[in-house]
Amino acid sequence: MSNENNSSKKRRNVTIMDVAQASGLSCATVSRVLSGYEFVKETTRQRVMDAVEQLGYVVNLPARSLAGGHSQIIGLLVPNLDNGYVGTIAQGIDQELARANYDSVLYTSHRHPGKESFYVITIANGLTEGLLLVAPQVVPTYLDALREQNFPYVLIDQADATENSSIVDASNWQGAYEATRYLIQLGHTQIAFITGELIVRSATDRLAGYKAALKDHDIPINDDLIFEGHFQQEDGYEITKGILERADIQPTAIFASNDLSAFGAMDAIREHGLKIPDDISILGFDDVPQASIVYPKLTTVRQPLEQMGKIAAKILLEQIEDPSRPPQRVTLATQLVIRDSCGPYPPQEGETKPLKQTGGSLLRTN
Amino acid sequence: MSNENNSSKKRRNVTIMDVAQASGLSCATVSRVLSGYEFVKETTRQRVMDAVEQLGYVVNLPARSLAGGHSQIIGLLVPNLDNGYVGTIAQGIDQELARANYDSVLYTSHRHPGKESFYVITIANGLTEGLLLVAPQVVPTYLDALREQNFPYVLIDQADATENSSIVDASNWQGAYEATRYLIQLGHTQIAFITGELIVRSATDRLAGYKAALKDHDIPINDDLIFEGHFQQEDGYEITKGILERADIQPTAIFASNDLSAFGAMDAIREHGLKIPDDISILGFDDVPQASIVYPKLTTVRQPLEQMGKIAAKILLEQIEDPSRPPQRVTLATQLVIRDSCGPYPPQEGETKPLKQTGGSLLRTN
DNA sequence: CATCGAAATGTAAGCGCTTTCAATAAATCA
DNA sequence: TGATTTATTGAAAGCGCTTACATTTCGATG
Repeated sequence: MSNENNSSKKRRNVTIMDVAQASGLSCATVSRVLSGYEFVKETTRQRVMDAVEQLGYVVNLPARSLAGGHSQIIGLLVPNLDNGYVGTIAQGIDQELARANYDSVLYTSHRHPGKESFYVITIANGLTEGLLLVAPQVVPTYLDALREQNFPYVLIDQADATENSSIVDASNWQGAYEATRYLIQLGHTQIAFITGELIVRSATDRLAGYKAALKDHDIPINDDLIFEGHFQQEDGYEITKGILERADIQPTAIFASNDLSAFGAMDAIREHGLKIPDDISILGFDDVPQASIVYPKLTTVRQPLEQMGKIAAKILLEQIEDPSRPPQRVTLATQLVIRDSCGPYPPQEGETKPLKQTGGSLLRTN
Repeated sequence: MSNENNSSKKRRNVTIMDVAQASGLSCATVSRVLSGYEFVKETTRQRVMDAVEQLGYVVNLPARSLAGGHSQIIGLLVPNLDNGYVGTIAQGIDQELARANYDSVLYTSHRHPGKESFYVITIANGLTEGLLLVAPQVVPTYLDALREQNFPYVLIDQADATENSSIVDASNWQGAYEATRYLIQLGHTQIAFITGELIVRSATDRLAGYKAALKDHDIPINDDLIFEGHFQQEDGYEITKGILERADIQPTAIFASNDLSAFGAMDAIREHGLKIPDDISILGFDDVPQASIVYPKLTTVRQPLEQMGKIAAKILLEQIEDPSRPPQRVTLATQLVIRDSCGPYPPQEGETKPLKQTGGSLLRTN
């Protein structure tokens, strides 16, 4: 009685051996049953399952993983969780994984500045069978290591300079182009642009799309209207505040490289006593959940984030199943989502609602 | 050349043995160096580290874990990621863990309805040394199992019926009480209340706080003004829509049990052509990041989510270090954050800004 | 009925690491 | 200087699982 289950030491778990013993079989057979091996007699399977049930056996993942089995777990490395962006992607990933009975384990990378590489390798070297990298912010120096180890991984929303990875992203250039064109068609010519971090591919693509649209419509590109931000709300706020205080430029619309900075811009504008979209139009990028919560609802370019997550997961799963598959790249179309934050210029009397568009990949939603 | 590193098969990782060989030491010594054992000669340590460096050795977590070592990893089980709520808590957790050089691995539970128990046990049986449960939505039937295994865990924002767990939560009752009092002091007497899921402790506490405040101010509790929701934006929208369409009740303020449903309510109100706070006041609970993004900025009760995460992590770490510690419960104070969504009743002419409050734990912010 | 291949199960060798326990080297003391 | 600690290392036994290989069972074939 005193040496059974008392002290706080050494909790002994039920192992495969215990199940084997209880069912009068070998541990190998138990293992086979547990991992769904084909050739096991039905009665045997039943015996094992009964014992499992009765003993309350639970698999020990590290052991399984060590022994070379399938952990059915993939790693998901994200920069942070404080905006809807990552959450939405994760949602899609989760859905797809669930279908394959896989689980995901999420790591945040922002903790190890400069050590991402080490971190990633550790993950790859561990429990997981594959890796999904949502890494808009870092230039991955560790991809080589992963490739060398032949470890399956998929990049989400990040181009790999070596063109050697599976990648899922969105048509950033096109999205920015169409959004800019929309503003132009509304009559705007003085369109300020708030960039993201320009080391990030998606950021430069968006900037390029913006410039291309201006050019195609014979609107000169004015570098004074382009401001470098970091995809943060704070940036959007500060930059916009700066814009409004300057006398030399008078943009009638601001196109922010992501929703977060668009929110910041909205704050600054309201604080300055101006009305959106009557006095100035705002356009974002991403279509995070908040975009339809803010007031006025934000007109923005939708990245199919959930869809991106799903597809990335799917590709990874395929890659795990057959590691010899060549890398795939999927670029999903973005879509202009017209809500209430953009108006015509010059403003129409009594009409503050945005014009309905035709053609292009537009979408009118709430 | 042809049998070195060619095929896609069997990636052999660098192991502790390789390092041992390279440095001319035993694997035991290498292990000691790697896990920071005290009594190792400095020169030896250096030899090992050099070899590690040179070979690019990376620890194999499953192996370490299997062998009984410290994985330095705790599990974080959350219902989902699609609202700022969880993200903010995770942020705090992460900060605290970083200090102790621990990592967190995040699992989402929504995938396994009815199997949470199994899921949790698997986690506990695996890689992690402890578990943080953000579980406002589920009544955990698995706590017994965890306790029995003597596995360290901390509940966040969830009361445990058995009073036997470490718990970190916020003073929901008090927060709701003070918020309601604030509305009353603004002159409101017809205050609608949108609840959360009433199986959840925090939801019932908030409801109770609301009722208590009414009672203390001699305002009759009208069950027709209390609506059962599920902490979702959709609920807030539908319920509020219903409220506005009814003729028999005319609340001048709506107190939603969380920010998300408050956002829904705001949508419905705007859709109905009313203005906030002039025509009706809205009050939320949580203070998620979006609360200060929406327009008008939401007056709400702040749960110190990040702080909660930090403290929970801290307690868990202590518990891991010394499993014999008794369970701790920490309840953090909530705080009324006055922004722009509540106005006086009857509305003052020319004054739509909220009154500045004195006394109580109020806070004026942006 | 002997024979053979597939099916079903068992045996045992690790996976990479930690951790006793034992052995050796270095340091201290009488 | 020899005895006694104490610091430092090594040898080897697992942790719980998978899996190649060996063995046994069994229905079917000729």
